[in-house]
Amino acid sequence: MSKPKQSTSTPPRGPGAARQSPSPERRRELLGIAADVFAEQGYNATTVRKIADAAGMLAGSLYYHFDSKESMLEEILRTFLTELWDGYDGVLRAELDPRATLEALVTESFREIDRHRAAVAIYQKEARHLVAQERFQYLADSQQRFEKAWLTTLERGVAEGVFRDDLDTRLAYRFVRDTVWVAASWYRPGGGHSPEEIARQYLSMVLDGISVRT
Amino acid sequence: MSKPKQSTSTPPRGPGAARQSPSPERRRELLGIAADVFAEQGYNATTVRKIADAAGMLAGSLYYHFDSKESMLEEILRTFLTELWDGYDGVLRAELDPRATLEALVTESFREIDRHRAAVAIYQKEARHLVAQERFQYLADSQQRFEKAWLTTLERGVAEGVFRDDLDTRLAYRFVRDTVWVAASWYRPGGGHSPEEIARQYLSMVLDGISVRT
DNA sequence: TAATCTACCAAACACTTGTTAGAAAAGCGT
DNA sequence: ACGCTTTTCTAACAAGTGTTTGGTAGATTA
Repeated sequence: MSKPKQSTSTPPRGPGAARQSPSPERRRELLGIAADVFAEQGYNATTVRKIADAAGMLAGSLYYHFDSKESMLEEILRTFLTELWDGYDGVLRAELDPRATLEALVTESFREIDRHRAAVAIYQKEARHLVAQERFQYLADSQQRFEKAWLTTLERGVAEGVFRDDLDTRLAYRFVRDTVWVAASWYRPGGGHSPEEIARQYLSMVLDGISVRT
Repeated sequence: MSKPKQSTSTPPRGPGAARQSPSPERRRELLGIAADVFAEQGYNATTVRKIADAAGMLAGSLYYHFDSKESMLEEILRTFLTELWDGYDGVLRAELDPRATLEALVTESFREIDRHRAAVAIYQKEARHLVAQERFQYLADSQQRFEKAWLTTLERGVAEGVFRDDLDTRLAYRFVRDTVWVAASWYRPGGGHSPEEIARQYLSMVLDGISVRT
C-alpha cells in the first residue's frame, strides 16, 4: 500500500526539489554495463563498486544517474520485457496456425536472447526471488501472459491434431519454455550460430525429436 | 580422542589446530536446512543469520559445525555430485545401447532431482560463478565428465543410426542437458508426478517430438 | 560428585555494503 | 574570460556481513 518512491517514468518530483537531467544515452550505456556484470556475477554478488569499476568511474557517481542499485535492475528487466512483448504481440496478432505460431514464438525468443542475452540471464537467475516484491509485479504479470500464450497455442495445436494429445500440456509447456530460455546461459552472439539457425535446430528437436523415424 | 575426524576430503589442516567433533547427523540436518535456504534465496542473498534462524539457533553457533558459509555450500554440492555420479556410473557400466543409455541417464537425473532438488537448484544458479574458484574445481571436472558421457552417447547413437545425423551434436547435447536439469526449478516432490513419470514424458518429447507423426 | 565433552548462546570484531552530500572538474554557449 | 549546467570525485555514513572468542547449560563419563 505505501509505495516508497517512484522512479522510472515519472521524473517530476513532489514539491520544490527539481531533479538533475542525466542524459538518456549515458543511462543506457551504464545500464548495458551493469547488465553484463549482473549477468556474470549475479545480482546480489554484484556490488555497485564493481559496476562503477566496469564503467570506469566511482561508486557514488552512479547515483547521479540512478536512484539505487535495485532501480538499475528494474529498468534492465523492464526494458527487456517491453521489447520481448513487442515481438510476441506481433506474432500473436498474426493469428497463424498453432505450429507456425510456435515456430514464430521460438524464433522470436532466440532473437531476443541474441539482443538481450544479459537481461535474459539475469531474468532467469533472479526472477524467482523478485516476483515476491511488489516493485516487480510486472514480472508476475508477464509470466502469466507468457504461460497463457504458450498454453493456448499448444492446446489449440492438440485440438487441431497437429500436436500429440498423449502428453501433459503443462509439462510440454514447461519443456518448450525452458528449452528455449536456458539457451541464454551458453549462447554468445557471433558464435557461429545465428539466432535463426539455433531456432531452426531447436524447433526440429522439439517438434520431431532427436531419434530417427522408423 | 585426540585426533578428530576430518570433515570432507579438504586438504590437511594447518599445524596444531585441534578441532571439535560435531555429530555427523546434526551436520547433515543443518546442511539440509541450509540447502533449502540457499535454493530459495540464492547463495549470496542468504546470510548465515537466516540459515541459523531456519535452524532455530544463532549465527555463531553454525561455526561449531562448519568452517564457513562457503564450506557449507561446498559440502552440499559435493555430496550431491558424488551421489549423482554413483548413479551415472552404474548406468554407464551397464553398457546399454545408445538409446537405452540416454533413457537411463535421463531417468536417473530425474531421480536425483527428486532426492536433491535443493542442491540441483543451487548448482544451476551458482555453478557458473563457482567453477572459476579453485576450491570448486570438482565442479569443472564433473561438468567435463558429464559432457563426455552425454556426447559420447549421442554420437554413438548417430553412428548406429538411431539418432538423427542432421543435428548439431553439441547443440543436441545442450538441449538434452538443459531440458532435464531446469526441471529442478519447478519440480516439487509429491506433486502428482513421480520422477519416473516425468522422465517418461520428457523422453517421449526429446526422442519423438511434440508434433504428430504424419 | 567431579570432570569432561557437546552443542549452543552472547557479544563483539573487522570489513563490506548501498547510499549520501558537498566539492571539483568538464563542457558549453556567450 | 565568464556563468551555468552536467558529470564525476572525495569522503564519509549507518546498516549488515561473515567470523571469532569466551562463556555456559546439559548430558556423559569417571
